[in-house]
Amino acid sequence: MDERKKQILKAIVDDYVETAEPVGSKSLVDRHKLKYSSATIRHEMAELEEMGYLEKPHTSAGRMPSDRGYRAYVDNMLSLPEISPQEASGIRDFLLKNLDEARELIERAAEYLAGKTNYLSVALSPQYSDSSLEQIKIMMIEPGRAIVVLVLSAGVVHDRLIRIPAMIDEKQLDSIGRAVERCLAGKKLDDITLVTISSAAGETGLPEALVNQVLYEAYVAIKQTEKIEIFMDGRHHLLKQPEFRNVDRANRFYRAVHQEQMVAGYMMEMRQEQEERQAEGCDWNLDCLEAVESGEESALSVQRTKPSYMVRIGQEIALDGMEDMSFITTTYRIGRQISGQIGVIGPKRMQYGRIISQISFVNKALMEAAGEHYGHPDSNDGSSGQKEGKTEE
Amino acid sequence: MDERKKQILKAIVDDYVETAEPVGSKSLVDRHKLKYSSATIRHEMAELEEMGYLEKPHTSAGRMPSDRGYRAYVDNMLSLPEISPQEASGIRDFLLKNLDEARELIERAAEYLAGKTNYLSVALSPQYSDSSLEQIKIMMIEPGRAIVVLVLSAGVVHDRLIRIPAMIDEKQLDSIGRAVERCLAGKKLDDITLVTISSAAGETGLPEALVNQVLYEAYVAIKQTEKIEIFMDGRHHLLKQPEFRNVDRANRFYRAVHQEQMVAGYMMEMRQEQEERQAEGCDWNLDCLEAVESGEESALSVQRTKPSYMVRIGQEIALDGMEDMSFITTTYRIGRQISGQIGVIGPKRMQYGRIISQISFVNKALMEAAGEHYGHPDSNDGSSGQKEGKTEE
DNA sequence: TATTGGCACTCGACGCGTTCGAGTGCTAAT
DNA sequence: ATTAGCACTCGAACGCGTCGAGTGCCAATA
Repeated sequence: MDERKKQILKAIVDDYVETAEPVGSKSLVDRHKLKYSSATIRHEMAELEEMGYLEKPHTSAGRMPSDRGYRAYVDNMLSLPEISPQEASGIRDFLLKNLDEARELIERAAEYLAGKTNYLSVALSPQYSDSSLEQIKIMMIEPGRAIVVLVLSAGVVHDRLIRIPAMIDEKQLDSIGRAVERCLAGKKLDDITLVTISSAAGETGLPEALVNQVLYEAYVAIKQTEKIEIFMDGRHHLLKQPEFRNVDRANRFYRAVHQEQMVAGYMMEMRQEQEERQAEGCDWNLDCLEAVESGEESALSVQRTKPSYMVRIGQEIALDGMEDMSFITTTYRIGRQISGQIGVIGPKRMQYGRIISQISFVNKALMEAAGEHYGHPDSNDGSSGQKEGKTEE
Repeated sequence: MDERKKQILKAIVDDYVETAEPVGSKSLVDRHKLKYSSATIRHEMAELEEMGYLEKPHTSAGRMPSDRGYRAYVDNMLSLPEISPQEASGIRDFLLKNLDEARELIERAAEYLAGKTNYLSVALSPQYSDSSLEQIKIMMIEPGRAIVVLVLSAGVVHDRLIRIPAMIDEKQLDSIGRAVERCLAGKKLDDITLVTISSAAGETGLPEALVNQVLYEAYVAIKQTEKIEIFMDGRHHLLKQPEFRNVDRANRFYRAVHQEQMVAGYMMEMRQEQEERQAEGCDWNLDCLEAVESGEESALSVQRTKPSYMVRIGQEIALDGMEDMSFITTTYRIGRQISGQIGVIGPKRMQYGRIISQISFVNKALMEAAGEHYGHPDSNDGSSGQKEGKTEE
């Protein structure tokens, strides 16, 4: 594709994104002060259409980008605007003010993103499978009930109520707890199985029948920790989009979005793929992001992992009802072992540059905020930085 | 209003709810096999309109109910269908299967309700201000961090991470914890203030400066317990409603719904008003509900408080953007001191009878489920029944 | 050879008038 | 008090002509 075609395609995408109307050769020449006549442009547009980058809704209409057109735009002609100071200001406060738990931090990041982009934002709670278990305490609440408190490697705390045999007393419970801790401490959550944990039974000197129920409950508590939650915000923004003037479309889409587990699963797939792609090294994304990074010479230089993003356009999204949307995600990292996904769903006809900048920016702010609020200022590699938080289910 | 007018109004509401089209005299006579001619009906309709129960979109169109018409319908001519067994089946499983926390129980009840009604369901998490604090434990996680575990009267457990001065050791923390418990045990959450709690400081024999931070954090933890969460489900269903064929309306509405705190606040107001009305005894609702109750001779007879409901129609709803909707809520109770709200938002043109039945049914199932899963089978008054659960913020 | 002006053609949007039908209100007869 | 009958109203649906922004193609041009 020669330079002029690129220019034209970019112009068409930009116009179409703005107006939501098929763009014609004449108006294109006018608006962009192109130094060719509309006839030439028409010629080029016909070729671009033949190549699959453009589509016509009907014979005598202007052109609009196809999925492939958007893809080319995003891959090759994207410019990422910097976040203006007034846009950027306030996010720190927004994220950190009266903050209680890690969970809420993510929730707020999603909320902020939705507000700034006017699209639907989606975030996944952190994935802890790579974290290791540092402490586990089981404490009696009253006969028959206890609470399990888990401390993970980065200082994250989770807990969960469990039922235990009523005849177990505080001392016994304590010894079971210590046995479990000896047996599991330092292990990665992923590697903990029912088999691993039941090897603690022998150490207690208590009747197996008693111990086993507690062990099982403790096991469940540990596994609950790995459950991933999904947060969404800004669903209502999309109704303003002209593509949803057609209510049936909106309907289809919102039904799809309502399948939160599907969406979450898909985001994890995207992450997977992004990581694979990065591993292969063929990652043009990095270049783009470099630009953003250098825009603000930030305190985040400690973070080794570069933020990067992934874009899925239209049919590329393997979720029913999302054919007319685009889905942009990125991975946030808190310390070394904790990470999750955050992203935006909007119409295909999206301001890709602006949105990607926003996502990268929020992502960065999120990581900074996590470090700032929960971290130790003197330990910068992240893995020993503290991160407070709990979730439970 | 004479009997015939009532009959006609009811017929009009029923027809309009079904078809969403203004209903005319002729079709009304046909569909309901009325023994008067259309001219007579026309006469009556004109009068009903004059009385404010009906409206015409334009001169030569049929009539549709006004807010006042719906109100009369709901107040005087409502019939509450029984829940059919196949509709009812599965709710127990749905609510209880793999249930972890109280919070999730409410969430599921809302989900179920949304699914069955095809409208938007809303639920508030339980309000604990009336509960009293039974136990409070503060336990060290690591230097500088601890976890506060609160056990409320009905056996509900909440917890929260706090920061403490790093020099406090496990023993000291323990003694602070016990002092706080001595000082607060048995008090209603509502009655606990910073003043009450700081009276514990003297008992510990530790430097005030050290103790005070812990006390403050414990106080915050207690207050967090009273925060009310809101759950919604089924937003997407409403898009199917013909009233939302107009996207701008949908837009306005969804923006309103997005103000979750507003909605939650409004639900609490409604509850307030309902309680006042019940106290006055002038409660026609009870009669209606009696019918539903007797429909299923249920295990819930232990519950002394009768379920009842509250309906707000159109303009009656004091929330911007909800003028075309109706809002039905009811109060669920778990034991004596714990209660919250659950309800449905749908178009004014709503199957009131069916929806109210559904809400009452779900409410009952919710209370049963709470009793069954968390309660002691042998203590039925609820207040001593156990209720497991935690939330944290 | 790449570019351009010119021209015929296409098609949706818009405005306008007509028809159709389901509704109304009013009146006179039962 | 009820009803049949009649004139009237108004939105929905339809057909039709016009307008304009778009197209493709072709012959002329730099």
